[in-house]
Amino acid sequence: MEKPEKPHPGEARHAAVPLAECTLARAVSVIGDAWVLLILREAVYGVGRFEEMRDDLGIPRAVLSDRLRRLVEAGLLARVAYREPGRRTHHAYELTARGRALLPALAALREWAEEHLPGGPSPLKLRHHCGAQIHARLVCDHGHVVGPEEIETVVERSDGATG
Amino acid sequence: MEKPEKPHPGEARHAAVPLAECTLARAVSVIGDAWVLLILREAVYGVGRFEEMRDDLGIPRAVLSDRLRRLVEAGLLARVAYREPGRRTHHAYELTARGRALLPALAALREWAEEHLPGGPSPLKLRHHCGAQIHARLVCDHGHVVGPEEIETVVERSDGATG
DNA sequence: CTTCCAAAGTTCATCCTACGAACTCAGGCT
DNA sequence: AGCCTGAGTTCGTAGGATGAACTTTGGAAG
Repeated sequence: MEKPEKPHPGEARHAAVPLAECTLARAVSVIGDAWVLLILREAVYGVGRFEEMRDDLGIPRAVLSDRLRRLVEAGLLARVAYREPGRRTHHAYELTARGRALLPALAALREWAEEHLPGGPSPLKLRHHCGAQIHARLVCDHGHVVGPEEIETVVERSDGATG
Repeated sequence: MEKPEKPHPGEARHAAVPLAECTLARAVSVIGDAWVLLILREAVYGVGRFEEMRDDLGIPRAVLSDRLRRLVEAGLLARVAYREPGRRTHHAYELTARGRALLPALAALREWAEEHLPGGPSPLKLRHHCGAQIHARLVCDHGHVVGPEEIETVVERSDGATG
């Protein structure tokens, strides 16, 4: 393995991790759906009511119902009952800790779109409690922010070699 | 703004940003598809050839063909010709800078699945050139790593109020 | 030069899911 | 009791996914 740097285009840099062992594939099985991501967007906004999500997204009722059920089953959303005085009991879908833990991924997607897709910036910002703006970044164990070009993927094989 | 902290469940924290202006929605229009994310996984691995992707993912040819075309049109992948000695010309799909810029989002999804979904850790790691491991994190403008709980979403309205 | 082969698609019939409209159901108000 | 509204379910239809079979292309082998 003298020069693994520039393999032929199309030549894999290392053996593929089978889908069953791939964490990204597991994530995709939950969030690999356009509506799911948009529903999570609503939940991040604090929009938790069925009809309100429907109004915002224009999603068919049956699909929204199905996705909400899946997201509750997967533990990303919780269906909570509440009641405003003088109104009937309602249910709302709220992010659980597991769902909220997706914020870094959603933030990274937002930033990617803002920088790399046509269209203006979003009026929505993520803000820390201290007032500072938040960004999704890759950081190395030494605490440095690194760019996507400075990174390589390695498979840690059981025999200790690094592929 | 005395106590915006705990609105009723289901009461939106601020007006929804219309989908047309939402950067996440724009991202979703490109990557809001399970196969697309898995294809990008392959590309990150360096797997760029049609049949190899097909073998890894078990994706139908027609779908793979369609998604690759879209990803090339969207500028995330480039179709490059190459040739190994003694073999015919081939084409491979390689990440462009725009595609590679999705690494933070993909890394964040991986880490989320690793921490919050059942199943073991992935053998795949992201490594900096210096050898240190890479993580996707939210950082504030002051350089601190912050958790998802410490964050709120704000809409910067044109009149300067912060919703 | 002809034949053979493999990679990378395309085409096709079938199936599943998304879609939008209409319908249902329940709780609380009047 | 009757009505209203939010939150679904049901339904027929249309569009996209699927897997198998077919086509194309460029080079290698004979």
